[in-house]
Amino acid sequence: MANSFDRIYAVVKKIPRGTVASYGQVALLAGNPRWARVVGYALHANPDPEGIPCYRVVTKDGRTSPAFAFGGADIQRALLEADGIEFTEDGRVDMAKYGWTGLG
DNA sequence: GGCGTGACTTATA
DNA sequence: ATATAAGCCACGC
Repeated sequence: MANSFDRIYAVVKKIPRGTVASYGQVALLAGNPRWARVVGYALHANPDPEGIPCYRVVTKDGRTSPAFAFGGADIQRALLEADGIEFTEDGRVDMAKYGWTGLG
């Protein structure tokens, strides 16, 4: 049972390649702008890492959390770069350029 | 159902 | 810009 989780998973799975979405964005698209924490929890559970690219989900700063190392902080960057996403010297993603608006 | 915690976000100091 | 505080929802005990 995971009404909220299923929503979140569905949204995260819908994130197109080459784009990233913030927790708040996913939460909002999921139907609730307050699910930011739940989104993190849902990704933490990550029951389908092959269908749920948690690495495409970052904070509103386009940054990742210090504990986000689901396999290595560098892993996330590598995966995003593999999608064609560029990183700033701050190690952040250009949300204005790669920030997924959910429009497709 | 209550308590504590969390891969978040916003507001205040 | 860093540090606190509050809010939201879900999970585990």
